[in-house]
Amino acid sequence: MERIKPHTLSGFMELLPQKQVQFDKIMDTLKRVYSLYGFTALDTPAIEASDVLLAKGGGETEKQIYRFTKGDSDLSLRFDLTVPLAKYVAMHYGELNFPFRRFQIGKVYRGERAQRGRFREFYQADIDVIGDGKLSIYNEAEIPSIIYRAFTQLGLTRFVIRVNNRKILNGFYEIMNLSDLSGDIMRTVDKLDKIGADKVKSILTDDLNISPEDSDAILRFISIKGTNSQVLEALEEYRGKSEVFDKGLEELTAVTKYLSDYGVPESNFAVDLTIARGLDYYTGTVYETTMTDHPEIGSICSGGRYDNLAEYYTDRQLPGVGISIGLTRLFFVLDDCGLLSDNTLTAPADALIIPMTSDLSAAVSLATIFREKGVRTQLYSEDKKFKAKITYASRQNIPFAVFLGEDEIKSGTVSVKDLSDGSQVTMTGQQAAEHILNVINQRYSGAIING
RNA sequence: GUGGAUGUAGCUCAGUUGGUUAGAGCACCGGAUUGUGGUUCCGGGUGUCGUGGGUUCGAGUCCCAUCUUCCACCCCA
Repeated sequence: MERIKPHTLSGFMELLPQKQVQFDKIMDTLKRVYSLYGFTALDTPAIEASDVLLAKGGGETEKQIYRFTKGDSDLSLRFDLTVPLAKYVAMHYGELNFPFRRFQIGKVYRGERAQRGRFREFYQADIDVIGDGKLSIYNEAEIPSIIYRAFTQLGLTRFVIRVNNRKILNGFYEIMNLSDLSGDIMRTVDKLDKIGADKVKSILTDDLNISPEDSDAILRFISIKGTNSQVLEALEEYRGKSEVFDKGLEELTAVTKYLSDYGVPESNFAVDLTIARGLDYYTGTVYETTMTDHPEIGSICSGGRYDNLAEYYTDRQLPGVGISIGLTRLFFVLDDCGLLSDNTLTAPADALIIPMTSDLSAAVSLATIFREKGVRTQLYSEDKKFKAKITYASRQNIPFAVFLGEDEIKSGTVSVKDLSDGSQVTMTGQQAAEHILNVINQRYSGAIING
């Protein structure tokens, strides 16, 4: 028989069991934190009708979408979770309560060239609040505060949630009479950190035909640096020239203030005027989160405020604010940097019962006792040599091996071996379960990320 | 979509101006050791050299095509 060489497509992440456990732990933590803020889970199909998904039409997303036909149906894989959310909210408007708070963790697909930290299939972990007609500015501070809490809960410390407001940028370009070019300019200045001020200026003047004076003014504007209050202070200079700008400045000031109220320290959030990107539906506050020590990987979490989420599906004005963690990328970076803690919580079980008699009934009963007590238990029922059995536990970091041979059965006990130090004690099955739980609870309670 | 690399054992890779039977480390399997692993010792190569053509007496090595993967750009989580 001719065999096909097994392979996984480029840009699709596939994990070994131990890594998958770590990944799932991160996902569980996010779900827990999102729930803590009163968000409910939502799931939508991975495949949607192309006309629904591409309602907006044009642009990069259309080029990057996986689109195919099945019979007469024109179908597409979702490329984010926000568009499906818009469809969902428009469709179920009458049955939902607003503000509608939902989180969604799911895979999305983008048919682009894969590269370091860029995947074609990846998880996004979204939270959004959708209002009916109106939505308070508080939400724009609460959302990043949730991200702060989630990352902190995971054990991550070296990250910065960078905040800006599109109205400030749009207002500024309006003042400069460059509104037509605002999109191009934003994309260019966004690269400031990466390519430097000189290159940015040459793109502005040469490619976008902006006068050197205006280019300098743009660079001066986006280079405003300092503490959050210093940046806001500096922005006051521009006040009074554009209504849009003034509105943006008020919003950014409010968000900055409320973020502090929500307990996010300044070390983890920063007003940054170069942040502009994200999908084009953002209209106000925008966020982008990077890891302090690994800016080259790009954003691991971004989002913002949109005034009219579902305009392609309904006449109703549905403003919202949301943010999305690029879970696959986050995990990739953490793993790449060795920041995932490697404790034995990643083991598939707390205990491996190793029977040493051919009749397994005593071992099966013991496994049942363990599981009823809450010990994650595996029973090694294969007929292998002793060495193979204990190696099986050792390889998977299962912390305890529990031996059950003729001696133990005769005396109604089990022998519990702690594989981390080789120590071994003999006790009853009930005692063993409690012993294992105690040790595990005190030994392995750390965060999943060291960083 | 654009540009640059890559492909040899499960993994990381070596393989000379083309030369006889394709190698190393790790991993894996068996044994020393049928009730004690992660350290030791002994033994074992598990391979369509990505694929298809071509040049040659002879190709892992040179040429062409093709596929794959990776890196960067565009754009983005």
